Amino acid sequence: MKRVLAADAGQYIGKEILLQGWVHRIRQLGQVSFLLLRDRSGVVQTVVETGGWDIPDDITNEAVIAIRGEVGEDKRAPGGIEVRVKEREALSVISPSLEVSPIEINKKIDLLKTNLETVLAFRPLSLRNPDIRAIFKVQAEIIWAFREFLLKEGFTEIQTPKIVATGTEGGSQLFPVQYFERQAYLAQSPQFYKQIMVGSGFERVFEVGHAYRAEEHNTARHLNEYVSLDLEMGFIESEQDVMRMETGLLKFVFEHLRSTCEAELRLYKAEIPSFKEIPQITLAEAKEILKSQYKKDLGGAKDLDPEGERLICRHISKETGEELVYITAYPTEKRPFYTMPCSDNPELTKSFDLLYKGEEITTGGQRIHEYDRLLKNMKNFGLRADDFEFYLQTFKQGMPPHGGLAIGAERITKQLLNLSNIREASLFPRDRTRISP
RNA sequence: GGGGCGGUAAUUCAGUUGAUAGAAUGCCGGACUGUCGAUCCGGAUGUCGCGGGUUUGAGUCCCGUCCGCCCCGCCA
Repeated sequence: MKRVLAADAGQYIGKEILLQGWVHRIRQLGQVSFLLLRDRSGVVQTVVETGGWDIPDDITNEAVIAIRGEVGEDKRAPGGIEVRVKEREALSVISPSLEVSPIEINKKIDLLKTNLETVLAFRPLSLRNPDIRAIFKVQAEIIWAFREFLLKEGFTEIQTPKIVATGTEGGSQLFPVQYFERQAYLAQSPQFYKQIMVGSGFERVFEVGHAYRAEEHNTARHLNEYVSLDLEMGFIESEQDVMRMETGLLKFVFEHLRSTCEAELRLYKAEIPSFKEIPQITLAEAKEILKSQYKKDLGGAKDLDPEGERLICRHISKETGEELVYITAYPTEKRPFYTMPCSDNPELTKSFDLLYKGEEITTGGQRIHEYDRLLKNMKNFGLRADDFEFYLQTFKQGMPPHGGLAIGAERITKQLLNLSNIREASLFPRDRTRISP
């Protein structure tokens, strides 16, 4: 008999079907017993009445079972559908000598009173909770839509090495790796490789891959290993082309979620932003707003602090109703050496950040494509050209004007679903103290 | 790197001036023919992080130690 998924049971009313899954919850009353069965599609109620099968001792929560029964309609059943049990078979029972799960797998998320620390310590079990798992359904759809949109825009997906000989940007600390007799590092960004691939003739490339930062941060928005949604594109006129691409990309991603993750979004009270254009302000303007509207003087700071990011988003939301805002024209000093300076002001760069509900989810910009200028800038930043010989090859041989960006996958998931900690948006987060599970 | 806080049942927590270790949820048993956070009745479960000290008596006070969490900076 072919297996039917819990969510599809309603299509088989009056017919006998085979269900397979985990025991989600058992409710035994005097003469009627309910067993909620969970599989990858959801939960369906199965029922046994007087004279039928009594639930045996070895059928406990989280046992894996197969149930054969007839699908019936009943207004009293959740969703109006239930399966009247004819036969069941235990595929995997749980020894009574084992401890019960520290995580309540069948609890709704708003009733689950468990610290994040415990949820993560028991990740293999907490991921069984459908509400917790919903986060990763949403994340998977975000990444699917990222791919789909870019493929349609003529991008090619690439995979670049995560074991590298040199750091790319400075600033961020690198994780050292012993690579046989040499010292290597985990890649903090695919930046150089993306640019090389633009120059290689692909023109437009993207990558979904891990990035590693050995910074000793320990916050609700940082991971030491995160999934970076990267893209890089050639033949642009300015960073505005990159921002236009991201605006189109995000529209597509959000619309995709609206149609594929309705239940998951409702669960987390997540509102899909709908926008025509994403407003833009320069960093200088943002600082001016903070000073005049919120009496927050950042002085000579080269970036917004987290509070500043929150306030700017609040301000933009009040003025325009938008939850997203591009911050542009960051100082040269604050950006990596490959960032294109503004033509009218070499102190500023053609780069941007994207803030979403008070937190940065993207950094991007136009890159320097002229060899001489890049070399000069490298020296200004105290970097040795010899260390980047493979990178510079590209620029010696004709490189189109280009730019790109990176979106933090866990960051955008967190912001969309209103999660309070980025670790919730990572299956197995790597942070300052956690390398297991 | 800087600052703050905590460790008591499987989980989330309470524990007063130092005097028999508590609640809720979960778990186990019983009752109930429609549950859906079921309800009702009963039950089991503790190295109070660890080590030392003060005291007739320490979860509580003192010293040491280990572990963890949160906030800030940095960034995606």
